[in-house]
Amino acid sequence: MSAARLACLDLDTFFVSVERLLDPTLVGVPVVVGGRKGDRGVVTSCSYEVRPLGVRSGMSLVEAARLAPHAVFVPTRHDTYGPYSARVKSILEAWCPVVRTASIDEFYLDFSGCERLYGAADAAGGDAAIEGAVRRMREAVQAETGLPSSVGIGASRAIAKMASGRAKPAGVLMVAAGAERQFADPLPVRKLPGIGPVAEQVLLAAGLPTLGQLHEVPDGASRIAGMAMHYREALRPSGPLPERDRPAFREHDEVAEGSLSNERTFFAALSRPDLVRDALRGLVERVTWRLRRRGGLARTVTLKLRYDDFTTLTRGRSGPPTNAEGDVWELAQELLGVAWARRRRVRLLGVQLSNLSAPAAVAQLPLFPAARPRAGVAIDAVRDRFGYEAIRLGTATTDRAPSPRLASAPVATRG
DNA sequence: TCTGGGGTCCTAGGACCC
DNA sequence: TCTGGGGTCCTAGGACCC
Repeated sequence: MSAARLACLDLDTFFVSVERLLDPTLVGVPVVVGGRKGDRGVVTSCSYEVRPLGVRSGMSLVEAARLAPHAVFVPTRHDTYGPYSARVKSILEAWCPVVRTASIDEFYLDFSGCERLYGAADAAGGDAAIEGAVRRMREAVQAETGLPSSVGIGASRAIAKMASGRAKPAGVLMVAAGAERQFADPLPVRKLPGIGPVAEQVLLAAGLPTLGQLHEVPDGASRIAGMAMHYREALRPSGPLPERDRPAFREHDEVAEGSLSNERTFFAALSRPDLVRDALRGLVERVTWRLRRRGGLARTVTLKLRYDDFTTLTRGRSGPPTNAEGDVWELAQELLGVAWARRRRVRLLGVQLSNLSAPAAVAQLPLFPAARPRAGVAIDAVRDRFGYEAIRLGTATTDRAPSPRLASAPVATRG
């Protein structure tokens, strides 16, 4: 029998917690992170004070302001939170030999083999030893960073994840090996990782609102049978955690896998071709800079286009591996020509780079920085030190909510 | 007074090759 | 002048997660 040795640590209302560290006047008051009142956008994090009112992450700011008019609304500062997350990870690594970043506010830990380290005289005492260690670890994170978190412990990743949700706020919950069904069967199907809004609707329509009811679904090839199998799999002990982290903090790594993308929703949908081109140019500039920073090459460029009516399409093309802005720009322009039905107003533009590889693997091909203009090298260097926004190029116009101070400057400015 | 931005993974059809 | 089967790559779309 496999014991409950996987833990999932989830930082409680992470963005709100960091904003409160930076601005203590936010402590104890209802907070919504995502933007100012009236901005186009969604809630990325909200404090516990506004949850009873129905505010949830993902909902539009307009809706959130209607539900919680008294809350303080603050913009999301994406560049701000990463270092706090990295600090948490380094603390966790002092407690557990295997720590994986799942997202900016979520980590998986494997305590297998740590029972004696944490004082268990024999295997039977292992559960209590691990649970005690996890409680002390959670408190250490809070004491050293000021960030509250919750931890679930189980034999599978899915159980640990669901348990961390049940442990909130600032708690620890262990689901002992063998007690998985007792814990999970009564939960709504939506609580199972992998069941999203679409699958939930399918299950509700079939009269299956809770996970336990999935045990009654006969095997087969149907969609619902697939979900039932997914649940049974989630109840079984997980193997070792995957080797690699999720991309949350891969910015400086030599690792080149997965994909990179940047996209922008415009405050007012664009119809003028020159503005669409300028916006695309800005996205190409940003995403290729990130790629070079990561030290990778991309073979595939995909353009994403969303029209005013929210219909969305993607058009991609593959070529030789590159990280040069000019190459990607050429492809992106071609794709725009293919994809964009002129006269339709563009709500969102995105550029994704995928089929990534490390430069070493294609050493015979043109590499940066030799293949790039010297000015580009200098710009990269400044941005590497001070951040992307440290330099604004003339063509990469911004289109934020009207705000005089955000007007794009043709000259370099410190962000 | 709708619906952000960054990702991962899966599926399905067609091209192409043997 | 009718028509196999398997494998892999490319592309487009969609579900899902935070």
